[in-house]
Amino acid sequence: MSHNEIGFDQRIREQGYRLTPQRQIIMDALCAIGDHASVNDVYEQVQRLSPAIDRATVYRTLHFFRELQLVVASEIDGDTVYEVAGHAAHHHLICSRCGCEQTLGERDLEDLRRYLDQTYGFSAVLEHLVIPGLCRQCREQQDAAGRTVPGA
Amino acid sequence: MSHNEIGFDQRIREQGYRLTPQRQIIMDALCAIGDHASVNDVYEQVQRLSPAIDRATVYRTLHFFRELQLVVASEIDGDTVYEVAGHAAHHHLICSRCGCEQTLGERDLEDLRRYLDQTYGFSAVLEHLVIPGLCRQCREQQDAAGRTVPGA
DNA sequence: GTTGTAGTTGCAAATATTTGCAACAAGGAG
DNA sequence: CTCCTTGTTGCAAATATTTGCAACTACAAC
Repeated sequence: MSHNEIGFDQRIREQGYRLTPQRQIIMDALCAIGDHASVNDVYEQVQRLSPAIDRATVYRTLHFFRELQLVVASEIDGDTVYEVAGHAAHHHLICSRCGCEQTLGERDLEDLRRYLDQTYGFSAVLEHLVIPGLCRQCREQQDAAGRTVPGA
Repeated sequence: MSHNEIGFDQRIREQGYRLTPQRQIIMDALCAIGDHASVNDVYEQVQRLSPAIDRATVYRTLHFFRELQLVVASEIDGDTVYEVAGHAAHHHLICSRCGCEQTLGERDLEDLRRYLDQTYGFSAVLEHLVIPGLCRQCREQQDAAGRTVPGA
């Protein structure tokens, strides 16, 4: 269980919260899904193991995990997705045109972090940024289209 | 009306959509609020002028504006806020501890944009980034607390 | 192992957001 | 100015998300 490695159990108890079966199951579900998971993805996965768990509990638990920074949440194209934190922090470039996704490492934003620190004294927490834009391919296609229709 | 300056009317018609009183009123409301507005802020402002406009219309219109890039939406602390685009693109540093907010200009992210372009061929659209972290003040306080309680 | 306290959960009711659809109306054509 | 076509709207019903609360249970203390 990948989440045990990062001391998920402890971090909950350390703060005076409780480790419940529901929380374990929901964390398992997140790990099983591995990648970006919607609330519904999580709920469905959870249902397989324990059909008694309510949707409300999934929502509450996800918020709870987020608060404890055990998971990160992001908006991708208007939908909220969750992902286990502790996996090395990473970021995404998402193409607004074709929807393709590229993953960035922590290092790619190191300069920005340093800049914000030096300039504003702000200690940025860059956990899981989602940056929209155009991928190389789509950009080329768009440029090409521009050339074909040179009007205006 | 600030939004006429940027040709809000035209940009809607250009794409084959229609300029309706509802859309004008909702855009007015956004301008009147000026800063980050929640769906509910907009709805309330709209109600004053035109009580017949339905909540559903506000939701739909906001999504519509977003699609046309007439407004930008962001998540701040779990809530979605809208803002008229065209105001120069800008970004926010938000302190997770005290909630204070600092505004960045476009230039602050120019390096990042260039980096993503050169390294990944990705043309980032950095319209309205929200970066969480700790502001200078809160960071100092936290550091101070750390010194006072040096245990473990 | 038993007990007590306080964090948690399931359920159901409240809110928030989206969607289907028939009536309506913006704006081009005649 | 009138008539169409088709995008839009209001309404109500469907979904999604949050919240109040009584019952439940993790886990620390004994």
